[in-house]
Amino acid sequence: MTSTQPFSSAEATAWARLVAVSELLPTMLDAQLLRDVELTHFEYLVLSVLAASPEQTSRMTRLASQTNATLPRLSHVARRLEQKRLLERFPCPQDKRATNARITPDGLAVLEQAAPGHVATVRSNVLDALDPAEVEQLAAITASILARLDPEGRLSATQCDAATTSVEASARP
Amino acid sequence: MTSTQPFSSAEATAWARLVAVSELLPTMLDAQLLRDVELTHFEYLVLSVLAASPEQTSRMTRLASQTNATLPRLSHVARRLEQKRLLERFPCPQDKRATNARITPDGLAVLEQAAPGHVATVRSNVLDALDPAEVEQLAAITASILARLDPEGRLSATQCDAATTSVEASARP
DNA sequence: CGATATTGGTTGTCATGACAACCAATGCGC
DNA sequence: GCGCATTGGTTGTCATGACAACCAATATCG
Repeated sequence: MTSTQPFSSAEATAWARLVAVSELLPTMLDAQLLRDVELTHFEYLVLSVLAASPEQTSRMTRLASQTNATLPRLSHVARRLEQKRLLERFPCPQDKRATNARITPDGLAVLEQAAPGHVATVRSNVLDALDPAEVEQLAAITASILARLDPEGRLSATQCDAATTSVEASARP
Repeated sequence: MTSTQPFSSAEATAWARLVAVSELLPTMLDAQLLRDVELTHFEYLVLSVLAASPEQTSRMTRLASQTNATLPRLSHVARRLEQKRLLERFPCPQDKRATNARITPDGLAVLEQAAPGHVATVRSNVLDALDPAEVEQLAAITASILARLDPEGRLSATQCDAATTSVEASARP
């Protein structure tokens, strides 16, 4: 009987606010990135993951998994990024079915260009609102939630490194 | 110089995980609600807010603000919900420009029907992963973030009550 | 009052994502 | 090695959201 019981007051508050945050976060990220470098947050994420991959290269399937995208979605986005010369695709020598995606120097340059504004936006809208203890708590809480939402850790591990590394890498040329 | 500085390790972890959560949460919510009652999470939210409004009625503009929607978006969604007889629109007597939206008995019934599965999903995917202290921390952290992302409190206040009230109301007929 | 600006909503057009169908290459059973 | 299932990707079609243009009603100001 407890599992479908209405939420307690504290639970309802936390849940409603978490939903509000996940509603507003993408809007904020897309707005800043579209304004600064004409990239959606998802496109930025794809490039970030690639930048942090060995050889700046990844298979389409793996890339889709790391970015929580379906393969068709990634395929469309890759085509657009390829037209912008930010990314290139080439067949995998080992498995002729597979396609490798690699970020181009232009793509890396755009990431560098985007980094300062992106970091500033994240700071002013999110991180600066929290004290160090809360940052730790947030990391722990989101880790627990991800263990449920993403048991295989497709996003958590790799994407975490990716976002971090790309930002740091682009901030240090 | 600190404001565009790369994130610290703790910050990067917390941020990346938060992004991952907001990427996965909508997917989870949409999947459950579409499966159970053929409603997107946004449509569910609209109905929830209405159910918690006085007279089960709200002006389109106010409803859009409460659900973080643009007016055109809400207009389209309201038309779909109206076709399903879950919602009805009628001109506001006081201001002939304005349109009021009201949830129908059918709409309330769907909310009731959806509640158990929705609550169970939220519990098993999110709340059950946290101990009571973490729930409190999450509420506090998201409150701080919302103060930045949504300074006017358009979502936080009302939506919070709405989601809670509608679930509790439908769970107690 | 009458012209103009503003507010409240709706309806276009266009970009983007989901889902299904499809093709190519590989693996596997016998 | 040949037939079939599976994997890896791409390309359709369709639903949904953003943005702009538009119309109706109200408020404002001379």
